[in-house]
Amino acid sequence: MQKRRYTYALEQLKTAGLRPTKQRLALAKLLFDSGDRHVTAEQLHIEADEARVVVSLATIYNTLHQFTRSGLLREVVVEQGRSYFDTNTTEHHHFFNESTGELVDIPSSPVLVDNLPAPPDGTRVARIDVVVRLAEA
Amino acid sequence: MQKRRYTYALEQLKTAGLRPTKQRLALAKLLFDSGDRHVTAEQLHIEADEARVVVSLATIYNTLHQFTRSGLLREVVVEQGRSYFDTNTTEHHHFFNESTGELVDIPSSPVLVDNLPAPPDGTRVARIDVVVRLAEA
DNA sequence: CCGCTTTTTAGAATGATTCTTATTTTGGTG
DNA sequence: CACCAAAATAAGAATCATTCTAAAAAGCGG
Repeated sequence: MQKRRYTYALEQLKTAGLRPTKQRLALAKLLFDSGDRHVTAEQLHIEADEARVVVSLATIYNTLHQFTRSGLLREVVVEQGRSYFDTNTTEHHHFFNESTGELVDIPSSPVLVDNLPAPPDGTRVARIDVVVRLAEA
Repeated sequence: MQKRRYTYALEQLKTAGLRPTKQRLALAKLLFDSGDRHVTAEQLHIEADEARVVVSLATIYNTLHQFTRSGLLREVVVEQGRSYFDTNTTEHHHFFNESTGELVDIPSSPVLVDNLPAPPDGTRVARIDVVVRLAEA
């Protein structure tokens, strides 16, 4: 099943006009072969190292942004300073634990956001982000 | 009316144990004397300059954080890189125009967020942030 | 006005991210 | 396979917002 996502990523790369290079494949594997994940560039860089994959930080950033543009990833900003990249690109929201920095998906289905006013003229709603910030009980 | 908010800020400063110094008063005036606002540190620094108030950037940051801790401001993170500080500390949500970087309040009343799953054990909900991201129509 | 604590400040330091430029890969083509 | 042009990668410099440091200035009770 994981295999399927990885294969899908490869297809996406192709349709996005991105060559399936060594580092893009390695990063796609790390990102998509183990369920839904939320990683920072720095974290992914470390993981790549551990997996004996040689990739520069610059390439990590390039790749994360290319994947995001191609719809393979979603960028989530919840903290000043760093970005998380979410492998779950379906509509859903997040729990963010402010003490640990942990970010967890909330499946969209149960959550209901309603009665939003219409977007200002000249604009359309691109996305709705709901972040439930958690503190120690 | 605006006056009231400013006076309120002064009181808050006192109860927060913050001395009403020249720069804190000047910044409070800029922040609270003209309705609901969303400013970045850099913007506020420029405004202070224009108002002939001498304040260092370091003090702007210190003050914004102190005000936030005292509940006079609310920090909003919608973009990687910079933070906005919102003078509206009541429960409400935001429109964020991704092309212009403009952040606008959505009064909370009409918006309904419902059916959220319970927060994980050991945590409690500190706040719910809803950001409606806008793109060109 | 004294002395002590809190603030402010200038500038250095940090940390994540982006940019620049040279080098390496990739994917055709002959 | 050899060669080329285009695309990708990498190393390090550069940037930008923010934070830190240490030293000078301001506020405040007595």
